[in-house]
Amino acid sequence: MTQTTRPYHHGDLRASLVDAGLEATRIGGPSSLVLRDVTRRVGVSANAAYRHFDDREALLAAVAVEILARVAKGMAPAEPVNGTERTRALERLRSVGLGYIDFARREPGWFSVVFFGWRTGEAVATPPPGPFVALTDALDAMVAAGALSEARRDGAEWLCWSAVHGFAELVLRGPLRDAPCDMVDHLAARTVDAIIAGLDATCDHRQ
Amino acid sequence: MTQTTRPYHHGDLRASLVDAGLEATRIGGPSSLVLRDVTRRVGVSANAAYRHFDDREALLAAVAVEILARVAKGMAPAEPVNGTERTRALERLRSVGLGYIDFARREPGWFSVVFFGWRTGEAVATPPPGPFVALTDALDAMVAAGALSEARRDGAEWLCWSAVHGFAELVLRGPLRDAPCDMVDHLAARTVDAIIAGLDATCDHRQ
DNA sequence: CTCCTATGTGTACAGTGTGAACATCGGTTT
DNA sequence: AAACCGATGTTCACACTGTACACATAGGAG
Repeated sequence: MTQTTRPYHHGDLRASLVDAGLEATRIGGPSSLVLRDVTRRVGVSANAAYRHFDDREALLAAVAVEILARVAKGMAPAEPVNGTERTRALERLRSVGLGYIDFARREPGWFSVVFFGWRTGEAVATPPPGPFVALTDALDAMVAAGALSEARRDGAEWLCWSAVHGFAELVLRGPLRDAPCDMVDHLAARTVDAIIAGLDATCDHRQ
Repeated sequence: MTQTTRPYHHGDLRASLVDAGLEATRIGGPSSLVLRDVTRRVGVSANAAYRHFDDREALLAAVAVEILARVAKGMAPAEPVNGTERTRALERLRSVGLGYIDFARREPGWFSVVFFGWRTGEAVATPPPGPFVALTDALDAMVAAGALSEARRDGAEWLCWSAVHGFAELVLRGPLRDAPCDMVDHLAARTVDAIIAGLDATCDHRQ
């Protein structure tokens, strides 16, 4: 339902560009977002994108936002209600971490876009809202369930995030790139379990 | 600190190119290695590099190798001998992890080059030898000291590596990019402590 | 001295992001 | 109704990039 003597003004170009950007980056990641290609897919001239985005980077950022929205939408449910509150909180935190790794493995291109797609410049260093709030909520639930002390709660997001993100990076671009799938599954579970268990580590070092 | 400006006409170009590549990538990372610029610095024509490297990627890989050599050279000593064998092994593992993070923060460009400088996919998935053997050795020492069980030793490299690498990535390109330095210091220590403590986590999950 | 091979040069081409001037349209103002 | 104007899309242009190709040069082997 597109070309009947293409009208000079495309309907809603901005959204179409973001869509094309999603398609383009799905496999190749951020570097696969090339302006001339995206505009060509949409059927518009190369510079048309500049009416809606300052930069190639700006388009990339918009694509990242869209990806985050989809991720957040697709990771709501599947929380089993059996078990004590403590084990439920623990399982919830576990599934957040595994979900992060799963997403990275299932959509490597989009994962990369989300992580360093957002602009380094003036833009806030706000972390991706979707997964991040899921993590903080899960950690709060841990505290509420008595599975994590208040003292150890502070900053725990970063420890968890470091572990799962690093694992994802090792699998996507690092030395675990060609590791067999079951091995990766197993290591992912161990990584998540290890960092969760380590949250309670005594940390007196502090020089 | 090798040469300044010597007869380029017939020096060994390969080494000079790698040197220039080191200089170029030190700040900007892999994307700052641009062939025409590197060759210009050395004082040869743009295509001269193709007599020594197949690709831009090949030169980048050579630069990565050189960086690794330097890193490995600069991280030998500083192992205190006091304390029980167990605490010594623990402290050693700790310092390997903190060293990794320190290197990432001190030389962000080189860090990036090393990690995904070895791009090709056909190339061996051999992990960077320098830091990697330091890690495996430290873990072996943990087992020898009785601070880590044999069962948990297997694959422990990946858990440790995930945590420190992920943390480095969060600090370099992620949401911790603009975090104050002391906060990063503190979180780094906690991350390393947490993953080490978590190595002993019971991991019965395995679906 | 001649010739061969390794190394460096020049030219050229397809692509890239992006700036500036021009074209076209829908809605607002007369 | 016609005239206008700002938002949107096009065209042309430029400075870059990596890299393929044909040529030049030099240093050693015969």
